[in-house]
Amino acid sequence: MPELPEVETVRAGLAPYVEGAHIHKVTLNRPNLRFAFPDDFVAQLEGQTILKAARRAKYLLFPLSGGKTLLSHLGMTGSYRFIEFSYKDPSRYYEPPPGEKHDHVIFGLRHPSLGDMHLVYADARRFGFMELFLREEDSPFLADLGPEPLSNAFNAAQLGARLAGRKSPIKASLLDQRVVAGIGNIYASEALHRAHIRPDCPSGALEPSRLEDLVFGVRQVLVEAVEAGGSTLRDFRNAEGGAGYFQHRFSVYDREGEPCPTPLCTGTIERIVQSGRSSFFCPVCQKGPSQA
DNA sequence: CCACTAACCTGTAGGC
DNA sequence: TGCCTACAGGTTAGTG
Repeated sequence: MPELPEVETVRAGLAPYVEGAHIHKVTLNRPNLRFAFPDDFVAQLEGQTILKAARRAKYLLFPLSGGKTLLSHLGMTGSYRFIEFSYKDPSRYYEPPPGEKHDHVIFGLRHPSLGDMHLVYADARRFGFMELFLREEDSPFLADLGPEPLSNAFNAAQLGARLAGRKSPIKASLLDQRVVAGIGNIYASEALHRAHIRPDCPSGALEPSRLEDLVFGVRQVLVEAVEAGGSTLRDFRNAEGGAGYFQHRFSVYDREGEPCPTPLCTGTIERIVQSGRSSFFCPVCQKGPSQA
């Protein structure tokens, strides 16, 4: 499901409800997601107040009043949704009905002005995970991340230095979170199309002007996707249950056989498999390494 | 360090 | 309807 724009959409949807909310009760309906929940996970959360809803790369970060931060990754199918609830009737504490077998974590929250609510984390494939850390440098998940693509730290010079000598395809490098953080399979293909670079072009073969194009393409597609509330392919929902709509603006992703949308381009979108994942591109307007 | 594969897990779409 | 296969927004562990 979630690349940077989708995670940012979730963050923005959660923020007004969870910032300042007191964590009254936490229920785990299984001992693990992708990884086991940390020891004392529930005990460390109950009684805390959520100070903020933040994001780094594809991670949601919730700094807590006690000094620790809750980190949540949505994997492929993780989602958050709210369920209305009042603690005045404790018997109504939310428990997943038989059909809802993927409601793995229930947060009972009390917001000072919005009242009581339940925040439910569901994740069919359980590729998501959560952890608690005291300082960012203590989290193995945050340790090796590359720059945020919408920050000034992501630029052609930095990217060129990082890719120098690499012969793996540029598509794989964009998916490498150590090179740049937050891009996934959809936006890698979309950014490369905007930059007119073939996904199988060797990473180290891109000269500075083409790196500039790529940085611009990455930034542009991510900004537009965030503004559109992300992309909903099958099941992505924001925290309010709504779908994103950037999928209607894909240029190449999942458009094999369709005409290239680049003005005046006569190409047809192709699909190839790179490191086990689909890439989509136009063989006419996207170019490989330049022949100098 | 780099590059590649398999693995984790469930749901769904498409072919027959 | 059912069975089977392929594939899905991500990341890590293991191999060479």
